[in-house]
Amino acid sequence: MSTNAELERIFDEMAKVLELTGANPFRVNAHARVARLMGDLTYDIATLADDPRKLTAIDGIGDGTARKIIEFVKTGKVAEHDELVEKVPRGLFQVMEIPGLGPKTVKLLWEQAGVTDLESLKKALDSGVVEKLPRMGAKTVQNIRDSLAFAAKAGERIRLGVALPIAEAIVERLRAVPGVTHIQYAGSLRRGRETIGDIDILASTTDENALFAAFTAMPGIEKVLVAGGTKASVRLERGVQVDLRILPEDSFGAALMYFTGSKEHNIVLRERAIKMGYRLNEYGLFPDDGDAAPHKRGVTPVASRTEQEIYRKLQLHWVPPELREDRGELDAAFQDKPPTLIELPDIRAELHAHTTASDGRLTIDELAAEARRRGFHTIAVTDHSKSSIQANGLNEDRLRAHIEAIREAQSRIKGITILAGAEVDILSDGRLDYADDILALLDIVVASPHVALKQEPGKATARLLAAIKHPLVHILGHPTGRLIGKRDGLHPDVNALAAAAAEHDTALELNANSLRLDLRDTHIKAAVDGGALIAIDTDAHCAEHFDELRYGILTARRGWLTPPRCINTWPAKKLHAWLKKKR
DNA sequence: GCCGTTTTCGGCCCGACTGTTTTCAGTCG
Ligand SMILES: Nc1nc2c(ncn2[C@H]2C[C@H](O)[C@@H](COP(=O)(O)OP(=O)(O)OP(=O)(O)O)O2)c(=O)[nH]1
Ligand SMILES: [Mg+2]
Ligand SMILES: [Mg+2]
Ligand SMILES: [Zn+2]
Repeated sequence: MSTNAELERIFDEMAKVLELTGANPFRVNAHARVARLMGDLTYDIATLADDPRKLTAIDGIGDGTARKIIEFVKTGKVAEHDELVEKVPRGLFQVMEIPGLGPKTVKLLWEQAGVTDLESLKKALDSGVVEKLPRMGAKTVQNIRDSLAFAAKAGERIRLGVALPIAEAIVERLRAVPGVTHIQYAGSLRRGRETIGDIDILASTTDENALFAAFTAMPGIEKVLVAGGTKASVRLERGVQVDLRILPEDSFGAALMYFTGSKEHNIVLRERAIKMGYRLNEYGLFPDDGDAAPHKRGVTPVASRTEQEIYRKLQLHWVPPELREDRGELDAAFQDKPPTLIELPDIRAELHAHTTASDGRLTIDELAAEARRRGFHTIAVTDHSKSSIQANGLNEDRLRAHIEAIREAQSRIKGITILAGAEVDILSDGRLDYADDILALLDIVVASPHVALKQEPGKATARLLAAIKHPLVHILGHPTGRLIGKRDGLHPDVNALAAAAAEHDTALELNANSLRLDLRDTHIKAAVDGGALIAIDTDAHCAEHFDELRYGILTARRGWLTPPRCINTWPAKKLHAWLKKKR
């Protein structure tokens, strides 16, 4: 495991133990924030450990954390972490995952009912000791029982590509309910995160009862979890939670801001509001009169209808939802000159696609027709190379014939440029799967790792750098090789890859397939900052795969990508000239 | 534990829902 990943785990565990032992919540949060930070880094934190000032320059890292990071880099452990984890049975971490059980209740169960893990919790519930505890009653016990059965699935996140179609179907269904004036999905889905914890839907309506009734009566609902005056939550049979929040139409902008989040972005905005003499909540931006819940006291908001108005009153530019992560979007980095982020219609070319020659389902003709139908000026045929045996990769003879077939197809098909290319394997030592004389025959070369995806970070970086520096390679395909929720993939130093890619004019791929999204959002940001070009490709193996482009665009926007830095947005002439430079 | 164009100490977002409570703690979004 990498230093960053180890430190992420260490600080996460410290946060959990502190929470369970009743520490100051802000101290708990500070640790959780460090853990999140470590997970987001695109370089090895150890490279900063020679000087504490380099560490404390990072927002959220103070003297104490800097000391712990340096200690870890030197000794491989953090003494305070070791002491803390001794204090609490590890099984309690799982108990904490149960919906409805927070630190206070778990502490109580542990200290007064001897609960140390899920097993002992079950026993304590059965024996009746839990019900005798303070603030515990029959209903609470039954709720814990229900949630316990669901404990394993509670923390799971679903892929964007799975969640988005479900959300769109629910929104369309509820839009038809009489009285509904506004309805849209919000939360991590609107922000385009690669995985989604639940589906959040915001609506305004003239008939709340009708909407709640329709919501809780949808087919496929396993359980209604919450049902109040302004919000309801259900769990679908497939384990996904859906939250519906209803707010007045007058408040829709404030409501959308609140429900889109992220939580961290919301908190920074609310702190800013306080400093400016306001109070921000989901009903609007109010003048601060020192009391809570201004919306209930008839206070008139200074802004509430649209997101734009609220950001403006806070003296901020409107922030695209994908950027609302407290990753600099409220700082000068964004606010001084808001970049125009890439959009779906900007994409004019698909530069990574497979045909029946390897493991695709479309012929060359069908692939070209599909790309043309989508309005692209260029499609690259990039079938697998010889080492990818399971994918029916092409040996040199088959590749030569394939190139001929592509040229022949181009002679018949008008309205789109068909490039003869390959997705060549990057072997574990960084060499490519075809010799240079073969690669030189191709209009475009995508080089991708497919095997040895558990290599240690140093080796992985060297391997990918070799491909980036190869004079015949145009694009580094799905650089980490991860499959979301299934395979971790490589952990290269992405900052180093970006620097080399910029120097050698090689594009880094953002593979848009929702299982991959590789490079991921934080990597794209690092690549953009490092001056590298990005290629957004669907890696299409069939016609439907072209539809995954939207997930690539969302991820690209989360990485602050602008059209000029994405080669798929370029006009044909510019793109083709760029490809020819390496021939 | 972190942080600072009014601060190096004293804040740190704000509201809805539930169950158990007779006035609100705990959890969640
Ligand atoms: N102000 C504030 N807003 C919050 C808080 N927690 C959640 N929200 C808002 C912002 C979130 O994006 C939105 C939906 O909450 P979720 O728990 O579903 O989070 P989100 O969708 O961002 O991520 P997820 O993928 O569901 O884990 O509600 C909070 O503690 N304070
Ligand atoms: Mg959510
Ligand atoms: Mg939610
Ligand atoms: Zn491919």
